[in-house]
Amino acid sequence: MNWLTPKRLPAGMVAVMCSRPHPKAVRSGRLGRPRSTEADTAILHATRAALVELGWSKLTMGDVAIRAGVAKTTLYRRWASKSELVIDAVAVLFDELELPDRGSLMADVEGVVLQFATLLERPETRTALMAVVAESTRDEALRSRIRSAIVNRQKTLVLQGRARAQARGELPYEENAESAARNADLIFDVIAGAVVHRTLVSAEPVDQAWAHSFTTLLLSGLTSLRNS
Amino acid sequence: MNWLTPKRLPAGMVAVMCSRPHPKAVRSGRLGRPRSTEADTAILHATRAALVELGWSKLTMGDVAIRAGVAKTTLYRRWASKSELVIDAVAVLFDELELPDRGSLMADVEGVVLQFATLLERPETRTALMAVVAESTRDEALRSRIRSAIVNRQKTLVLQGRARAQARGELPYEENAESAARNADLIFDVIAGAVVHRTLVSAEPVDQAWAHSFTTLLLSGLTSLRNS
DNA sequence: GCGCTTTCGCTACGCGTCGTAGCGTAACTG
DNA sequence: CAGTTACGCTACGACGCGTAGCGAAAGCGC
Repeated sequence: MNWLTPKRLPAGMVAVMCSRPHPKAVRSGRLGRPRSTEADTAILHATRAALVELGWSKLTMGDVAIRAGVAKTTLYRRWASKSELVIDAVAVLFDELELPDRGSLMADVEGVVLQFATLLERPETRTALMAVVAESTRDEALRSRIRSAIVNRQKTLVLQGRARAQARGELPYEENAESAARNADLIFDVIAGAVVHRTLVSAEPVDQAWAHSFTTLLLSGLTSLRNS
Repeated sequence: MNWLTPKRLPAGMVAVMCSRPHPKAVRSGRLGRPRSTEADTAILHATRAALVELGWSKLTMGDVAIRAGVAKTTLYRRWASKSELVIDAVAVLFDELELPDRGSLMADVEGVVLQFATLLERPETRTALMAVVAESTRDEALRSRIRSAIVNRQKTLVLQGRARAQARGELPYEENAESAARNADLIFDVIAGAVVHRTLVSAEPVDQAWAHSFTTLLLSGLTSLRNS
Protein backbone atom coordinates (compact mmCIF):
# COMPACT_ATOMS: atom_id res chain seq x y z
CA MET A 1 0.00 0.00 0.00
CA ASN A 2 2.66 2.37 1.05
CA TRP A 3 5.08 1.07 -1.49
CA LEU A 4 3.13 2.25 -4.45
CA THR A 5 2.30 5.80 -3.53
CA PRO A 6 3.79 8.42 -5.83
CA LYS A 7 5.82 9.52 -2.80
CA ARG A 8 8.06 6.51 -3.30
CA LEU A 9 10.77 7.18 -5.79
CA PRO A 10 12.04 4.60 -8.27
CA ALA A 11 14.64 2.36 -6.67
CA GLY A 12 17.43 3.46 -8.95
CA MET A 13 17.27 6.98 -7.72
CA VAL A 14 18.44 6.03 -4.27
CA ALA A 15 21.51 4.33 -5.62
CA VAL A 16 23.11 7.48 -6.94
CA MET A 17 26.78 7.96 -6.15
CA CYS A 18 26.68 9.69 -2.81
CA SER A 19 28.29 8.99 0.53
CA ARG A 20 24.93 8.97 2.26
CA PRO A 21 22.07 8.71 -0.20
CA HIS A 22 18.98 10.26 1.25
CA PRO A 23 16.11 7.83 1.80
CA LYS A 24 13.64 9.82 -0.20
CA ALA A 25 16.17 11.84 -2.10
CA VAL A 26 14.71 14.40 -4.42
CA ARG A 27 16.60 15.04 -7.60
CA SER A 28 18.99 17.75 -6.49
CA GLY A 29 18.47 19.35 -9.87
CA ARG A 30 16.38 22.45 -9.52
CA LEU A 31 12.96 23.98 -9.38
CA GLY A 32 11.07 24.83 -6.26
CA ARG A 33 12.01 25.41 -2.66
CA PRO A 34 14.99 23.30 -1.66
CA ARG A 35 14.82 21.03 1.32
CA SER A 36 16.09 22.51 4.52
CA THR A 37 19.36 20.86 5.47
CA GLU A 38 18.98 22.26 8.97
CA ALA A 39 15.78 20.28 9.26
CA ASP A 40 17.68 17.16 8.22
CA THR A 41 20.34 17.52 10.87
CA ALA A 42 17.82 18.62 13.49
CA ILE A 43 15.70 15.54 12.84
CA LEU A 44 18.62 13.14 13.02
CA HIS A 45 19.87 14.80 16.18
CA ALA A 46 16.43 14.67 17.71
CA THR A 47 16.13 11.00 16.78
CA ARG A 48 19.35 10.15 18.61
CA ALA A 49 18.21 12.15 21.62
CA ALA A 50 14.88 10.35 21.64
CA LEU A 51 16.65 7.00 21.37
CA VAL A 52 18.72 7.84 24.44
CA GLU A 53 15.74 8.93 26.49
CA LEU A 54 13.03 6.60 25.30
CA GLY A 55 14.69 3.72 23.52
CA TRP A 56 13.59 2.17 20.26
CA SER A 57 10.17 0.88 21.20
CA LYS A 58 8.89 4.07 22.83
CA LEU A 59 10.26 6.36 20.20
CA THR A 60 7.48 7.92 18.15
CA MET A 61 7.60 9.93 14.96
CA GLY A 62 5.51 12.68 16.50
CA ASP A 63 7.88 13.04 19.41
CA VAL A 64 10.90 13.27 17.14
CA ALA A 65 9.16 15.95 15.09
CA ILE A 66 8.49 18.03 18.19
CA ARG A 67 12.06 17.67 19.43
CA ALA A 68 13.38 18.72 16.06
CA GLY A 69 11.04 21.69 15.91
CA VAL A 70 9.60 20.34 12.70
CA ALA A 71 6.18 19.34 11.47
CA LYS A 72 5.43 15.64 11.46
CA THR A 73 4.65 15.78 7.79
CA THR A 74 8.16 17.03 7.08
CA LEU A 75 9.45 13.87 8.69
CA TYR A 76 7.37 11.62 6.50
CA ARG A 77 8.46 13.47 3.39
CA ARG A 78 11.99 12.17 3.96
CA TRP A 79 11.74 8.86 5.71
CA ALA A 80 9.07 6.29 5.03
CA SER A 81 9.45 4.46 8.30
CA LYS A 82 10.83 4.68 11.77
CA SER A 83 13.41 2.03 10.91
CA GLU A 84 14.94 3.99 8.06
CA LEU A 85 15.06 7.14 10.11
CA VAL A 86 16.81 5.43 12.98
CA ILE A 87 19.31 3.75 10.69
CA ASP A 88 20.33 7.08 9.24
CA ALA A 89 20.44 8.66 12.67
CA VAL A 90 22.70 5.97 14.07
CA ALA A 91 24.82 5.40 10.98
CA VAL A 92 26.87 8.54 11.42
CA LEU A 93 28.07 7.24 14.78
CA PHE A 94 29.75 4.37 12.97
CA ASP A 95 31.75 6.77 10.85
CA GLU A 96 34.07 7.45 13.72
CA LEU A 97 35.27 3.86 13.61
CA GLU A 98 38.80 3.69 12.30
CA LEU A 99 41.83 1.49 12.54
CA PRO A 100 44.92 3.26 13.80
CA ASP A 101 48.08 1.28 13.13
CA ARG A 102 49.19 -0.07 16.47
CA GLY A 103 52.09 -1.99 15.12
CA SER A 104 50.81 -5.55 15.33
CA LEU A 105 47.81 -7.61 14.29
CA MET A 106 47.12 -8.40 17.92
CA ALA A 107 47.06 -4.77 18.94
CA ASP A 108 45.00 -3.78 15.91
CA VAL A 109 42.31 -6.35 16.62
CA GLU A 110 42.23 -5.42 20.28
CA GLY A 111 41.89 -1.79 19.33
CA VAL A 112 39.00 -2.27 16.96
CA VAL A 113 37.22 -4.50 19.44
CA LEU A 114 37.43 -1.85 22.11
CA GLN A 115 36.35 0.83 19.70
CA PHE A 116 33.33 -1.14 18.62
CA ALA A 117 32.52 -1.88 22.23
CA THR A 118 32.69 1.80 23.10
CA LEU A 119 30.22 2.48 20.35
CA LEU A 120 27.87 -0.18 21.68
CA GLU A 121 28.02 1.32 25.15
CA ARG A 122 26.10 4.33 23.92
CA PRO A 123 22.40 3.92 24.63
CA GLU A 124 21.46 5.06 21.13
CA THR A 125 23.33 2.26 19.43
CA ARG A 126 22.47 -0.35 22.04
CA THR A 127 18.76 0.06 21.63
CA ALA A 128 18.75 0.82 17.91
CA LEU A 129 21.11 -1.67 16.37
CA MET A 130 19.37 -4.88 17.34
CA ALA A 131 15.96 -3.36 16.70
CA VAL A 132 16.64 -2.43 13.11
CA VAL A 133 18.36 -5.74 12.49
CA ALA A 134 15.29 -7.50 13.83
CA GLU A 135 13.11 -5.40 11.60
CA SER A 136 15.30 -6.17 8.61
CA THR A 137 14.70 -9.92 8.86
CA ARG A 138 11.46 -9.34 6.98
CA ASP A 139 12.48 -6.45 4.79
CA GLU A 140 15.14 -6.85 2.18
CA ALA A 141 15.28 -3.13 1.41
CA LEU A 142 15.94 -2.37 5.03
CA ARG A 143 18.64 -5.00 5.16
CA SER A 144 20.53 -3.54 2.24
CA ARG A 145 20.24 -0.11 3.77
CA ILE A 146 21.76 -1.36 7.00
CA ARG A 147 24.46 -3.03 5.02
CA SER A 148 25.47 0.07 3.11
CA ALA A 149 25.03 2.47 5.99
CA ILE A 150 26.60 0.49 8.81
CA VAL A 151 27.92 -2.98 8.13
CA ASN A 152 30.08 -2.26 5.10
CA ARG A 153 31.83 0.49 6.99
CA GLN A 154 32.86 -1.97 9.67
CA LYS A 155 33.88 -4.61 7.19
CA THR A 156 36.37 -2.20 5.66
CA LEU A 157 38.30 -2.28 8.91
CA VAL A 158 38.79 -6.02 8.59
CA LEU A 159 40.18 -5.71 5.09
CA GLN A 160 42.42 -2.88 6.23
CA GLY A 161 43.69 -4.82 9.21
CA ARG A 162 44.42 -7.87 7.13
CA ALA A 163 46.33 -5.88 4.55
CA ARG A 164 48.50 -4.40 7.29
CA ALA A 165 49.11 -7.76 8.87
CA GLN A 166 50.09 -9.16 5.50
CA ALA A 167 52.48 -6.28 4.95
CA ARG A 168 54.03 -7.00 8.33
CA GLY A 169 54.35 -10.65 7.47
CA GLU A 170 51.94 -11.71 10.21
CA LEU A 171 49.46 -13.20 7.79
CA PRO A 172 50.06 -14.90 4.47
CA TYR A 173 48.88 -13.31 1.25
CA GLU A 174 45.92 -15.13 -0.19
CA GLU A 175 46.17 -15.58 -3.91
CA ASN A 176 42.67 -16.98 -4.22
CA ALA A 177 40.41 -13.95 -4.29
CA GLU A 178 37.27 -15.91 -3.52
CA SER A 179 38.52 -17.61 -0.41
CA ALA A 180 40.15 -14.38 0.68
CA ALA A 181 36.77 -12.67 0.56
CA ARG A 182 35.17 -15.57 2.39
CA ASN A 183 37.79 -15.41 5.09
CA ALA A 184 37.29 -11.69 5.54
CA ASP A 185 33.55 -12.20 5.89
CA LEU A 186 34.15 -14.97 8.38
CA ILE A 187 36.49 -12.91 10.51
CA PHE A 188 34.13 -9.99 10.41
CA ASP A 189 31.21 -12.07 11.59
CA VAL A 190 33.32 -13.53 14.37
CA ILE A 191 34.60 -10.21 15.68
CA ALA A 192 31.44 -8.17 15.32
CA GLY A 193 29.26 -11.06 16.42
CA ALA A 194 31.27 -11.74 19.53
CA VAL A 195 31.30 -8.11 20.63
CA VAL A 196 27.62 -7.64 19.96
CA HIS A 197 26.66 -10.87 21.69
CA ARG A 198 28.80 -10.10 24.70
CA THR A 199 27.39 -6.60 24.98
CA LEU A 200 23.73 -7.06 24.19
CA VAL A 201 22.89 -10.67 24.94
CA SER A 202 25.23 -11.56 27.77
CA ALA A 203 24.97 -7.92 28.84
CA GLU A 204 28.45 -7.86 30.24
CA PRO A 205 31.11 -5.26 29.58
CA VAL A 206 33.74 -5.54 26.89
CA ASP A 207 36.68 -4.30 28.89
CA GLN A 208 40.39 -4.49 28.28
CA ALA A 209 40.61 -7.93 29.83
CA TRP A 210 37.86 -9.40 27.68
CA ALA A 211 39.24 -7.79 24.56
CA HIS A 212 42.61 -9.30 25.29
CA SER A 213 41.22 -12.75 25.93
CA PHE A 214 39.10 -12.62 22.81
CA THR A 215 41.95 -11.44 20.63
CA THR A 216 44.21 -14.15 21.97
CA LEU A 217 41.56 -16.72 21.19
CA LEU A 218 41.01 -15.35 17.72
CA LEU A 219 44.70 -15.35 16.87
CA SER A 220 45.84 -18.52 18.54
CA GLY A 221 42.74 -20.66 18.64
CA LEU A 222 40.95 -22.68 21.22
CA THR A 223 43.55 -25.37 21.61
CA SER A 224 46.08 -22.88 22.90
CA LEU A 225 43.71 -21.31 25.38
CA ARG A 226 45.21 -21.14 28.83
CA ASN A 227 44.37 -19.60 32.15
CA SER A 228 45.12 -15.93 32.37
CA MET B 1 2.35 2.69 35.50
CA ASN B 2 1.98 -0.88 34.46
CA TRP B 3 4.60 -2.03 36.88
CA LEU B 4 2.59 -1.27 39.96
CA THR B 5 -0.76 -2.78 39.20
CA PRO B 6 -1.86 -5.52 41.57
CA LYS B 7 -1.75 -7.85 38.58
CA ARG B 8 2.01 -7.94 38.89
CA LEU B 9 3.20 -10.52 41.28
CA PRO B 10 6.17 -10.01 43.59
CA ALA B 11 9.40 -10.81 41.83
CA GLY B 12 10.27 -13.73 44.03
CA MET B 13 7.25 -15.69 42.93
CA VAL B 14 8.60 -16.02 39.43
CA ALA B 15 11.84 -17.52 40.63
CA VAL B 16 10.31 -20.65 42.05
CA MET B 17 11.97 -23.92 41.19
CA CYS B 18 10.32 -24.87 37.95
CA SER B 19 11.62 -25.71 34.52
CA ARG B 20 9.56 -23.01 32.93
CA PRO B 21 8.18 -20.60 35.49
CA HIS B 22 5.04 -18.99 34.19
CA PRO B 23 5.27 -15.26 33.71
CA LYS B 24 2.34 -14.49 35.91
CA ALA B 25 2.27 -17.74 37.77
CA VAL B 26 -0.55 -18.12 40.20
CA ARG B 27 0.14 -20.11 43.31
CA SER B 28 -0.73 -23.59 42.16
CA GLY B 29 -2.22 -24.22 45.57
CA ARG B 30 -5.97 -24.40 45.28
CA LEU B 31 -9.27 -22.59 45.35
CA GLY B 32 -11.22 -21.48 42.38
CA ARG B 33 -11.20 -22.42 38.75
CA PRO B 34 -7.76 -23.52 37.60
CA ARG B 35 -6.11 -21.96 34.59
CA SER B 36 -6.67 -23.81 31.37
CA THR B 37 -3.47 -25.47 30.26
CA GLU B 38 -4.96 -25.92 26.82
CA ALA B 39 -5.26 -22.16 26.61
CA ASP B 40 -1.58 -21.89 27.50
CA THR B 41 -0.42 -24.19 24.76
CA ALA B 42 -2.91 -22.77 22.28
CA ILE B 43 -1.65 -19.25 22.92
CA LEU B 44 2.00 -20.18 22.58
CA HIS B 45 1.27 -22.13 19.43
CA ALA B 46 -0.72 -19.24 18.01
CA THR B 47 2.09 -16.87 18.87
CA ARG B 48 4.59 -18.93 16.91
CA ALA B 49 2.21 -19.15 13.98
CA ALA B 50 1.69 -15.40 14.04
CA LEU B 51 5.44 -14.86 14.16
CA VAL B 52 5.85 -16.97 11.06
CA GLU B 53 3.13 -15.21 9.13
CA LEU B 54 3.45 -11.65 10.36
CA GLY B 55 6.82 -11.29 11.99
CA TRP B 56 7.56 -9.55 15.26
CA SER B 57 6.55 -6.01 14.41
CA LYS B 58 3.17 -6.83 12.90
CA LEU B 59 2.22 -9.34 15.53
CA THR B 60 -0.59 -8.05 17.72
CA MET B 61 -2.01 -9.36 20.94
CA GLY B 62 -5.52 -9.28 19.56
CA ASP B 63 -4.54 -11.36 16.59
CA VAL B 64 -2.85 -13.97 18.75
CA ALA B 65 -5.94 -14.16 20.91
CA ILE B 66 -8.15 -14.81 17.91
CA ARG B 67 -5.80 -17.45 16.53
CA ALA B 68 -5.72 -19.19 19.89
CA GLY B 69 -9.51 -19.05 20.20
CA VAL B 70 -9.13 -17.15 23.42
CA ALA B 71 -10.28 -13.82 24.77
CA LYS B 72 -7.74 -11.05 24.68
CA THR B 73 -8.14 -10.55 28.40
CA THR B 74 -7.06 -14.12 29.00
CA LEU B 75 -3.82 -13.29 27.26
CA TYR B 76 -3.15 -10.32 29.48
CA ARG B 77 -3.88 -12.32 32.59
CA ARG B 78 -0.76 -14.38 31.85
CA TRP B 79 1.67 -12.21 30.03
CA ALA B 80 2.23 -8.56 30.77
CA SER B 81 3.78 -7.73 27.42
CA LYS B 82 4.27 -8.93 23.91
CA SER B 83 7.96 -9.44 24.60
CA GLU B 84 7.41 -11.88 27.44
CA LEU B 85 4.86 -13.82 25.47
CA VAL B 86 7.15 -14.17 22.49
CA ILE B 87 10.09 -15.21 24.64
CA ASP B 88 8.06 -18.04 26.13
CA ALA B 89 6.72 -19.01 22.74
CA VAL B 90 10.16 -19.22 21.21
CA ALA B 91 12.01 -20.63 24.20
CA VAL B 92 10.68 -24.14 23.73
CA LEU B 93 12.31 -24.27 20.32
CA PHE B 94 15.67 -23.95 21.99
CA ASP B 95 15.01 -27.02 24.08
CA GLU B 96 15.75 -29.25 21.13
CA LEU B 97 19.35 -28.07 21.12
CA GLU B 98 21.62 -30.84 22.29
CA LEU B 99 25.18 -31.95 21.91
CA PRO B 100 25.55 -35.47 20.55
CA ASP B 101 29.03 -36.84 21.06
CA ARG B 102 30.67 -36.87 17.65
CA GLY B 103 34.02 -38.07 18.86
CA SER B 104 36.07 -34.93 18.64
CA LEU B 105 35.98 -31.32 19.74
CA MET B 106 36.08 -30.22 16.14
CA ALA B 107 33.08 -32.32 15.20
CA ASP B 108 31.18 -31.32 18.31
CA VAL B 109 31.61 -27.61 17.65
CA GLU B 110 30.68 -28.02 14.02
CA GLY B 111 27.60 -29.93 15.05
CA VAL B 112 26.36 -27.38 17.52
CA VAL B 113 27.00 -24.56 15.06
CA LEU B 114 24.89 -26.26 12.43
CA GLN B 115 22.18 -27.04 14.94
CA PHE B 116 22.01 -23.46 16.10
CA ALA B 117 21.99 -22.31 12.50
CA THR B 118 19.10 -24.61 11.71
CA LEU B 119 17.18 -23.07 14.57
CA LEU B 120 17.87 -19.58 13.26
CA GLU B 121 16.61 -20.54 9.83
CA ARG B 122 13.12 -20.81 11.19
CA PRO B 123 11.19 -17.60 10.61
CA GLU B 124 9.89 -17.56 14.18
CA THR B 125 13.30 -17.42 15.74
CA ARG B 126 14.78 -15.14 13.09
CA THR B 127 12.26 -12.42 13.65
CA ALA B 128 11.81 -12.88 17.38
CA LEU B 129 15.27 -13.35 18.78
CA MET B 130 16.79 -10.04 17.83
CA ALA B 131 13.59 -8.20 18.62
CA VAL B 132 13.37 -9.37 22.21
CA VAL B 133 17.07 -8.80 22.70
CA ALA B 134 16.63 -5.25 21.45
CA GLU B 135 13.73 -4.80 23.80
CA SER B 136 15.76 -6.14 26.69
CA THR B 137 18.39 -3.45 26.39
CA ARG B 138 16.09 -1.20 28.39
CA ASP B 139 14.47 -3.80 30.60
CA GLU B 140 16.47 -5.75 33.09
CA ALA B 141 13.59 -8.08 33.95
CA LEU B 142 13.21 -9.00 30.31
CA ARG B 143 16.93 -9.60 30.00
CA SER B 144 17.00 -12.04 32.89
CA ARG B 145 13.99 -13.81 31.44
CA ILE B 146 15.78 -14.24 28.14
CA ARG B 147 18.81 -15.45 29.96
CA SER B 148 17.00 -18.13 31.90
CA ALA B 149 14.69 -19.16 29.09
CA ILE B 150 17.10 -19.20 26.17
CA VAL B 151 20.69 -18.21 26.75
CA ASN B 152 21.52 -20.43 29.69
CA ARG B 153 20.27 -23.44 27.77
CA GLN B 154 22.76 -22.77 25.04
CA LYS B 155 25.58 -22.05 27.43
CA THR B 156 25.19 -25.50 28.91
CA LEU B 157 26.27 -26.95 25.60
CA VAL B 158 29.57 -25.13 25.81
CA LEU B 159 30.28 -26.48 29.27
CA GLN B 160 29.30 -29.95 28.11
CA GLY B 161 31.49 -29.76 25.05
CA ARG B 162 34.46 -28.58 27.04
CA ALA B 163 34.09 -31.34 29.58
CA ARG B 164 34.08 -33.91 26.80
CA ALA B 165 37.10 -32.37 25.13
CA GLN B 166 38.93 -32.41 28.41
CA ALA B 167 38.05 -36.05 28.95
CA ARG B 168 39.42 -36.78 25.49
CA GLY B 169 42.58 -34.88 26.26
CA GLU B 170 41.90 -32.28 23.61
CA LEU B 171 41.71 -29.44 26.08
CA PRO B 172 43.57 -28.97 29.35
CA TYR B 173 41.72 -29.05 32.65
CA GLU B 174 41.47 -25.60 34.16
CA GLU B 175 42.10 -25.60 37.88
CA ASN B 176 41.15 -21.95 38.28
CA ALA B 177 37.39 -21.94 38.48
CA GLU B 178 37.07 -18.24 37.79
CA SER B 179 39.07 -18.20 34.61
CA ALA B 180 37.40 -21.41 33.53
CA ALA B 181 34.03 -19.70 33.80
CA ARG B 182 35.32 -16.65 31.97
CA ASN B 183 36.65 -18.81 29.18
CA ALA B 184 33.35 -20.61 28.83
CA ASP B 185 31.53 -17.30 28.60
CA LEU B 186 34.00 -16.08 26.04
CA ILE B 187 33.67 -19.14 23.86
CA PHE B 188 29.92 -18.99 24.11
CA ASP B 189 29.81 -15.38 22.99
CA VAL B 190 32.13 -16.16 20.11
CA ILE B 191 30.17 -19.13 18.82
CA ALA B 192 26.67 -17.81 19.33
CA GLY B 193 27.66 -14.32 18.27
CA ALA B 194 29.28 -15.47 15.06
CA VAL B 195 26.34 -17.64 14.05
CA VAL B 196 23.78 -14.97 14.85
CA HIS B 197 25.75 -12.26 13.11
CA ARG B 198 26.30 -14.37 10.04
CA THR B 199 22.63 -15.31 9.87
CA LEU B 200 20.86 -12.10 10.80
CA VAL B 201 23.24 -9.27 10.01
CA SER B 202 25.23 -10.56 7.08
CA ALA B 203 22.11 -12.48 6.10
CA GLU B 204 24.07 -15.30 4.55
CA PRO B 205 23.60 -19.00 5.14
CA VAL B 206 25.47 -21.00 7.73
CA ASP B 207 26.15 -24.07 5.63
CA GLN B 208 28.53 -26.95 6.10
CA ALA B 209 31.38 -25.04 4.50
CA TRP B 210 31.00 -22.01 6.71
CA ALA B 211 30.64 -24.11 9.82
CA HIS B 212 33.83 -25.92 8.91
CA SER B 213 35.77 -22.74 8.29
CA PHE B 214 34.53 -21.19 11.48
CA THR B 215 35.34 -24.21 13.57
CA THR B 216 38.80 -24.39 12.11
CA LEU B 217 39.33 -20.75 12.93
CA LEU B 218 38.04 -21.20 16.44
CA LEU B 219 40.26 -24.16 17.14
CA SER B 220 43.44 -23.15 15.38
CA GLY B 221 43.31 -19.39 15.36
CA LEU B 222 43.76 -16.70 12.80
CA THR B 223 47.48 -17.19 12.29
CA SER B 224 46.93 -20.66 10.97
CA LEU B 225 44.15 -19.65 8.61
CA ARG B 226 44.80 -20.88 5.11
CA ASN B 227 42.97 -21.05 1.86
CA SER B 228 40.45 -23.82 1.62
C1' DG C 1 9.77 42.54 -10.68
C1' DC C 2 6.74 38.02 -12.36
C1' DG C 3 5.06 33.17 -12.50
C1' DC C 4 6.19 28.29 -11.55
C1' DT C 5 7.44 24.72 -8.54
C1' DT C 6 8.42 22.52 -4.34
C1' DT C 7 8.71 22.49 0.63
C1' DC C 8 7.25 24.29 4.77
C1' DG C 9 4.16 24.37 9.22
C1' DC C 10 -0.26 23.47 10.65
C1' DT C 11 -4.72 21.21 11.51
C1' DA C 12 -7.70 17.58 11.21
C1' DC C 13 -8.96 13.08 10.26
C1' DG C 14 -9.74 7.74 9.99
C1' DC C 15 -7.65 3.70 11.39
C1' DG C 16 -5.74 0.28 14.23
C1' DT C 17 -3.71 -1.36 18.55
C1' DC C 18 -3.22 -1.02 23.33
C1' DG C 19 -4.46 -2.38 27.95
C1' DT C 20 -8.31 -2.18 31.21
C1' DA C 21 -13.01 -2.36 33.44
C1' DG C 22 -17.14 -4.56 34.09
C1' DC C 23 -20.29 -8.13 33.51
C1' DG C 24 -22.33 -12.78 33.70
C1' DT C 25 -20.92 -17.51 33.43
C1' DA C 26 -17.97 -21.73 34.04
C1' DA C 27 -14.97 -24.68 36.81
C1' DC C 28 -13.07 -26.38 40.88
C1' DT C 29 -12.73 -26.75 46.31
C1' DG C 30 -14.37 -27.85 50.96
C1' DC D 1 -24.03 -25.84 48.98
C1' DA D 2 -21.18 -21.34 49.27
C1' DG D 3 -16.71 -19.41 48.14
C1' DT D 4 -13.17 -18.38 44.90
C1' DT D 5 -10.92 -17.91 40.72
C1' DA D 6 -10.70 -18.11 35.52
C1' DC D 7 -13.26 -17.57 31.50
C1' DG D 8 -15.53 -15.14 27.22
C1' DC D 9 -17.42 -11.07 25.86
C1' DT D 10 -18.22 -6.13 25.16
C1' DA D 11 -17.06 -1.57 25.49
C1' DC D 12 -14.05 2.03 26.36
C1' DG D 13 -10.36 5.91 26.43
C1' DA D 14 -5.81 6.75 25.05
C1' DC D 15 -2.41 6.93 21.76
C1' DG D 16 0.49 6.47 17.63
C1' DC D 17 0.17 5.97 12.70
C1' DG D 18 0.24 7.92 8.16
C1' DT D 19 -2.36 11.03 5.06
C1' DA D 20 -5.01 14.98 3.06
C1' DG D 21 -5.62 19.66 2.48
C1' DC D 22 -4.59 24.32 3.31
C1' DG D 23 -1.97 28.86 2.96
C1' DA D 24 2.62 30.66 3.30
C1' DA D 25 7.57 30.61 2.31
C1' DA D 26 11.71 29.90 -0.56
C1' DG D 27 13.97 28.91 -4.35
C1' DC D 28 14.34 29.10 -9.94
C1' DG D 29 13.76 30.99 -14.91
C1' DC D 30 12.05 34.75 -17.33
